[in-house]
Amino acid sequence: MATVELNFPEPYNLDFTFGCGQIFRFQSFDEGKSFIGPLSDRIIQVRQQTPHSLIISSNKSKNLHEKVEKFFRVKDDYKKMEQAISTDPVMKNILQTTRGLHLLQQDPFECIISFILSQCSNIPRITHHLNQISEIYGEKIDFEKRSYFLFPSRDDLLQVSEETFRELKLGYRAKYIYNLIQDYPAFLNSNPQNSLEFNKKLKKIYGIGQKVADCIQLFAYGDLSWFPVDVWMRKFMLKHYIPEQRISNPKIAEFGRKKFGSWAGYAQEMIFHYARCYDTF
DNA sequence: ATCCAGGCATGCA
DNA sequence: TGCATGCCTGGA
Repeated sequence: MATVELNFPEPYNLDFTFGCGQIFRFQSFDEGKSFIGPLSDRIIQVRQQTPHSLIISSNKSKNLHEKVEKFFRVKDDYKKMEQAISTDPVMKNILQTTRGLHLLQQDPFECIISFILSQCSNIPRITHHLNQISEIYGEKIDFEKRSYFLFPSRDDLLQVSEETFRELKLGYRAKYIYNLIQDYPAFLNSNPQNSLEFNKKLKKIYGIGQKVADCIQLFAYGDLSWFPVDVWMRKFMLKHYIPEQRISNPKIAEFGRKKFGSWAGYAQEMIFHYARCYDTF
């Protein structure tokens, strides 16, 4: 059992961070004051200590500080980000409403699978699918009086057939997952050097299109310049920023990337959370 | 009971 | 390059 304290100059909101749809397998305790879930090779618990600090504990102490610093993106200059994307009254209002929402940098393998599963689905169902895969093929960890399951590695899933994935009710996504595990591209194990090239390579993977590629690059590889556009984002952007109602989603994504630049990912996640939970369409 | 999702691949203009 | 259609499953 090990513990790490993380301090932020800006306020941190755990509920927004874990509830905004970027991550699926963390469970909420004490009315959102604490969350427990997997971080690659271990289970962590995160608790809000003060508005500006988190306490993280884990069943595994090795490299814990390093791991959680990366996961919680403590090096992001939040104030600078707020200034950069606070470009108009609409965004100023969103920044205020979602203040304390932070991006996370997730384990790539679980994150890639998560967003392939996300197509034509919803958060409870995605969570259910991921938990099923973890419970069957992942390592069980007893932590804080309960059992949790790590997400299996690629090796753990190498023998699983497409048919077996279908039996888990992944539907047509089963063939995408199966294909990815059988033929796992080496570039996924490295960090993106060229942002656009990396995005192109992601989209070449069977079952990964623009939206899923953008989510993966943003949430798993920490490339904050991406602006994933789904139906929620589309509705919001058409309502507040873009008069042309026939514009394609990739064009809206391009618009967001230009407008918000290197902090587009934060803008996207804040808009997304706001659109789902606060906007009246 | 149909219908259609937080998307993608495919086929056709 | 752009648009229509089918895809698994399951909730409305």
